[in-house]
Amino acid sequence: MIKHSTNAIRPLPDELADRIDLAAPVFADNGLDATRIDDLAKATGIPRATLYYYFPGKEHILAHLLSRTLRQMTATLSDVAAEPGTGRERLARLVRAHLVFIGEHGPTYRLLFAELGRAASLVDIAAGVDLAILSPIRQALRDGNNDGSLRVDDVSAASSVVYGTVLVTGMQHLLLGNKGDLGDRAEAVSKVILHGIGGQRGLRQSRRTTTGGT
Amino acid sequence: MIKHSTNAIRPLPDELADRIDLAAPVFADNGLDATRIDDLAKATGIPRATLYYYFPGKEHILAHLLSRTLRQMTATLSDVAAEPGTGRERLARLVRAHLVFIGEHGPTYRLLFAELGRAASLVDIAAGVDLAILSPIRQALRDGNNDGSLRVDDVSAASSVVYGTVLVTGMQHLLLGNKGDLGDRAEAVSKVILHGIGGQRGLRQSRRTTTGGT
DNA sequence: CCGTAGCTTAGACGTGTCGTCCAATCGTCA
DNA sequence: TGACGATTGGACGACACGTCTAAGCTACGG
Repeated sequence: MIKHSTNAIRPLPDELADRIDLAAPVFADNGLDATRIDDLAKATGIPRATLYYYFPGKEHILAHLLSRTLRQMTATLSDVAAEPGTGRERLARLVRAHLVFIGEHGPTYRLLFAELGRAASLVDIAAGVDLAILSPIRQALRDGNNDGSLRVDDVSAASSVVYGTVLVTGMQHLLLGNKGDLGDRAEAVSKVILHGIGGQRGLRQSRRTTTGGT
Repeated sequence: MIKHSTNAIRPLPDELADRIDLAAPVFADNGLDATRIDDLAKATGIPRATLYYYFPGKEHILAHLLSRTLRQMTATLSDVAAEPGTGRERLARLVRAHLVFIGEHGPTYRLLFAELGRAASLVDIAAGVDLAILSPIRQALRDGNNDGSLRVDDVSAASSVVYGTVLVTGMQHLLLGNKGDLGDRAEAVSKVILHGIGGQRGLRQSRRTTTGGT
């Protein structure tokens, strides 16, 4: 229970810190469990014994990589959130920046969620996700509510909507072969989030109640 | 490539089909890889050799369980989607039913997404997720657009919003200890989805541009 | 009533990977 | 030069997987 938030068991020399990044694509290709320590050694050029000298196990290596990515994301998003503008504008920028980030860090991002909650060493990362993603969203929502550019009754519900939308949009982009521009996608979903999809409430012409579809 | 969609290598006798369900909590507690075949044998009362007689490996057992859950979800949601009403009403019901389902099948549902895309035998399940979840949503959106109860310009974007919202809301419920009623949650997020969060567009009093947060 | 065929199961086995350990080497600094 | 830590190859034991064999059981047809 004395564990540091670090994943390395010792301070990692700079030269190794660079090399270890080469492990990312290996994890991304195979997932945590299908990745062999020897594969990591081969990919990074760091001998197996040295890897064990610095990390307790492969999942800690993954944790090291993921927390790096997460830190980048935190920085990127909080920068974007800090730019001036109405809450509405900043929210839109957040959505876009987040999607762009997913596009750029696709494999790692997918890994982040695929392995989250699995490896014990990733628990602190889960907390980081909330901090990196949800907290700037909530802030933008609150600010937008204050400056009148947004109307948010339930911040918690609204942030779920925003985050869920981005997550699913990003995942679809990753899984269904990157067709289409994520920037355009950001426009489209932002529009939906802002305007909603409600039409005339009572109007029911009941012209179509069919449920077909394959 | 002759594979059936079934995961069992032979038709599973009824008595075993019942017992095998006892494996679900074991998977749910430990995840796919941390689950030992011997644990499954102990939990289900089915000897290891018999398990291997019917399944090629543990991931196929998991696939069997998950596809069962997925079938239930498909049935539940398509039933809900088939009930009469405007598209808007049916969409709201879908959101609610989906969240309730998550609440009831929490661990299995989480497992569904945690292991999806990892085990090779789960690929057909991934396809099933799309069919079970997104397709009724899209249908409701289209119907709502036709009967005037919804206004959906971009069905694809809107369905991402709806699904993402439900997913994240459900996951938060699962992870952050089930506080609050999922039915209430469904109300809240549905409202956001329908009405959007847009306020007055131009209005910027710039009273708060702060980015605080801890 | 018997024999065959398929189901069931205990246990032994070979394989692969993990994480540990040790001993030899190297570099740096006092 | 001596000491100490970093580095690394290689051997090792442990463990879980999935395979296989052989013995027992059941059921059904002849």
